[in-house]
Amino acid sequence: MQQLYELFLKSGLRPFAFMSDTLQLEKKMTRSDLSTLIILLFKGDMTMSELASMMGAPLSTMTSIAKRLEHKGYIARAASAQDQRVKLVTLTQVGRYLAKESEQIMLAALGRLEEAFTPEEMEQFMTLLFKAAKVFHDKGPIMPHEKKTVPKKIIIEE
Amino acid sequence: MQQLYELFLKSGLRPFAFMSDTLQLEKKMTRSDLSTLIILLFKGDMTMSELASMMGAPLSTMTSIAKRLEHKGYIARAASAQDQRVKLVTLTQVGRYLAKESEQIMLAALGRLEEAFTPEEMEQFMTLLFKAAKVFHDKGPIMPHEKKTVPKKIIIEE
DNA sequence: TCCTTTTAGTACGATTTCGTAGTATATATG
DNA sequence: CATATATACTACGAAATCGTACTAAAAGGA
Repeated sequence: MQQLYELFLKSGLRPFAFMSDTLQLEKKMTRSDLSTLIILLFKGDMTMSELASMMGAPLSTMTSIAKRLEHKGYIARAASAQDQRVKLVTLTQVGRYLAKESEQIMLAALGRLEEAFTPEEMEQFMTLLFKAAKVFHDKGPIMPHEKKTVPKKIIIEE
Repeated sequence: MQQLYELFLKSGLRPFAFMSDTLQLEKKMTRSDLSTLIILLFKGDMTMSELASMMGAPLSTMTSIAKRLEHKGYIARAASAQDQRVKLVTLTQVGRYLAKESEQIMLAALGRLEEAFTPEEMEQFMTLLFKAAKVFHDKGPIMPHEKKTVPKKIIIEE
């Protein structure tokens, strides 16, 4: 359990570092910029708010990122027809190409998992991971003194 | 598999957001500052380099963070006796108190998992998670075109 | 319709992060 | 033992992030 906590700490702070090493250095982009492109590739066109929420960043930060990317010609922004306030963000050709390049790296990362895990393990892992994600997502912000789990004694583990 | 990729994207960018909501807002700290305190609480005194590595941040960033925290009186830094170049970073009383407060939140987060999972699931999950972490950690930077897994068909292992 | 409120996004200044250059101590090499 | 190289960290300026104030379009309400 200590270990899980440590893993939490260690890998939680600046994830996606592995992508930086490979692609970011060549093309001079921040992780945020890159992530934005990848999200757009994966999810298709999105509004600024949707992007911000997906990135977990404030909208004002998203504005900065989008401005950079637009300036570099990786994305385009156009006001929605239905609602003039919302801006639809779209990948340009160049942007799409870059995103696909980066996607390779992410897929390679997932590929490693598939290589290391048996299919059964993989399935187990994904199931549990989603269950975990759901727990955190659904139950909202975490408060300091949530009631402690009733100690389960009988189990003879590890 | 798509789902895993999406989870990767969504939760990967700014983790620990759940802590911000609770503690950061009260005490006016960045996530980095808070993480640093928690790491020190968990691992004990550390050098600047060790901290930086644990945080996944460049040493220069670590210097900034440490300067802030020192100024606020949460940590103290002293040159090591053996090597005058290395600075040993230590939590002050106040720093330790803050870190412990935050630790409660992390533990509450883990508690949720224990609540949602059966003990068997928990054990499985941890095992797989560490295996996954190990894969990424041990094999170094990920290259775009790693050779695809040979489909493992026959193996019926563990 | 006119006015209020809400929603989507931008502007901007303050703070944080980060790459690079610099400093000082330790270690290696001749 | 002198000097070159490596290591641990800091300084500093440039870039990124973020909170708050602001603008403009949409939605509600009288």
